Amino acid sequence: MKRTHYCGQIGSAQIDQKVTIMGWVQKRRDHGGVIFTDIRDRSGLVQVVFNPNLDDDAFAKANQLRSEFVIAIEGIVEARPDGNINPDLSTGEIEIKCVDLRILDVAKTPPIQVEDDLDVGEDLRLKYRYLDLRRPKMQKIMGLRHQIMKTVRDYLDNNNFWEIETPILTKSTPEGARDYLVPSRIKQGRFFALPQSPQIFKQLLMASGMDRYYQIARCFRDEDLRANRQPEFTQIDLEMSFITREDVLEITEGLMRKVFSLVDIEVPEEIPVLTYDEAMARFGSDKPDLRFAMELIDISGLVAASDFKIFSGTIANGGQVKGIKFKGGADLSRSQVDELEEHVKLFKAKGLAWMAFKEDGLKSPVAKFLSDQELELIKEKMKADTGDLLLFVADKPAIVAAALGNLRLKIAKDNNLIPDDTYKFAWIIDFPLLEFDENAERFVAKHHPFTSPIAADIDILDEKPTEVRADAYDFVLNGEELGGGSIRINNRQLQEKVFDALNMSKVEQEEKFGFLLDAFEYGAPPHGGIAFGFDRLMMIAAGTDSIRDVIAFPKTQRATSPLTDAPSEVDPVQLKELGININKED
RNA sequence: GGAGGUGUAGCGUAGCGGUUUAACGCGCCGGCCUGUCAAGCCGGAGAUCGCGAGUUCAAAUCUCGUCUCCUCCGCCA
Repeated sequence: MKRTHYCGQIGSAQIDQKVTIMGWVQKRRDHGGVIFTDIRDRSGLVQVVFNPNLDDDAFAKANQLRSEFVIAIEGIVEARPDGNINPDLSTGEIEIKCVDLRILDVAKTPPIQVEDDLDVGEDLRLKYRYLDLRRPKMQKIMGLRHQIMKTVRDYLDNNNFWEIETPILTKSTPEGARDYLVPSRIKQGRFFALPQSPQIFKQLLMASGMDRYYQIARCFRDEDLRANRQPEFTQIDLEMSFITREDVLEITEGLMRKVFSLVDIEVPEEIPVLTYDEAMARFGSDKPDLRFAMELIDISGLVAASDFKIFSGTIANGGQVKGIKFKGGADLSRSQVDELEEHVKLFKAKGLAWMAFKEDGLKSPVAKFLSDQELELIKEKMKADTGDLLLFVADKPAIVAAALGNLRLKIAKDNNLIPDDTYKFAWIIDFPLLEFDENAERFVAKHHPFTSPIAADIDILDEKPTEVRADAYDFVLNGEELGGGSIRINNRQLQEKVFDALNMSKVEQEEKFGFLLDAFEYGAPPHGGIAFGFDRLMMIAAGTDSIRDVIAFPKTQRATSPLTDAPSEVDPVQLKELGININKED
């Protein structure tokens, strides 16, 4: 028996034809004298009818059929009798009268039913992922994932990019995320690291004259998981020689246009470009969600001389006071406002000052500390009307941004202020090159240590390191960072200078990155690139809020696989070969 | 590392100190049924209430601990 059609492809065009389909039993409806079954494959469902008039054997066998049996059906396509057309099914105009049934494999009753809109715990879905993936919804996502991947490849191929693989077993480097390590058997006591990204290799490929490279690359970071973060994830990674930032942005926008057109999302001709400083000032985030306004307003100038010490004192100590306006939020209950205050405290804010402009006047626990004039100026600056609620945080700029930026998102989500089916793209540029890490007590690279400073800022690298801007750019959609990249350093002197600024010793520079520094001495072209979080792209394309929905075999929040039970203990012989002893804590 | 939520038949839930013999829906098993597609009707099986301590005459229900899964903070160049 050889399959002639996919289930979902059969329609009126095949009427009277003999077809052979293969797939899974979705459902059996036994009417005693006639049995209906829905057969499912990747393409959809089709109804098969078993009738003793047609074939006694097949009819008898059909009694044994159960959900998820794998079967082959040979039959004649017929139009359904009048009144029996099912408009909900793409194949609903026809049915297949079975003349031969073969059971290819039987199935136990599945622990989770294979159907969309089944509310089932995610741990079970992951344990029986092969059943979960049979659901049409999941099949659609995996098909879309393939389509997008193919689109990416086609687009980059058309733009002269070569797909080149880079090592999975590579070298642990400082900076960045925690590495996944792989012990070496040949060199005991030494370890490979799985790549956090192909960053250094793609730069070496530029030094190798490959001109344009891309890879749909698996990356590994041993950090805690989130709804949009997996320890093992996929990037669209690309790099170009002899280009400037504008070239990378242009190529990227073209790529995004192709990809999003697959899901009918329009990428505008002009994508807004915000500097990092502007994004932080207006939205309190370097990945602002531009689908709604509620921008942060700086009222520091209005309250610097105020008698309200929480405001004026903070400003005197180099801090600031900013606020957001929750339109129509004045009638929030006290406990609802308390909840908002709890939220900003998550981001280290000490408190949340508020002013509610109610019908019967201003209500605010801080009003009594402010003069009438100050209150009036604040109201004016914030453009507050009756019914509005103003919320203020006074603190260091970084805390104000984090607190209000996240409060803004929470209010918008909780109150449905974010329009559906709206896609707001943005480029964020001019990131700081360095930021001070309080724990490490040194500067760390905001992007990565191979990012080039903007040419004009190179001179101040020594005196004012925090003011140096990086020639880096992030691609943001709906408050999600989809991709980021930069123009890279391509000469040894500047690269060493940046390593120096990161407090990396010459010895360490040589040990960890000597091969890259060497490469820069043999003629490396100016180059730059970008990497996209493919899974996050998929989340948006598939309209899901969990990264696990777009990965065939994802891991749980504890970075384990319920399906395979990885990570698992290994045979002591394996450990011995690797020269590894396990210290079991108590 | 921290905060919050969660766990009761195969699945989703209800019950939240004692009239419960732990209920309901889906699924499963058997019977009837020749036009169903959320098939229908009749009957049935299936649960040491995550695990471990404790309080109590009595614990699915209260307390503590622990584990799982989820969300978030830290972390993620």
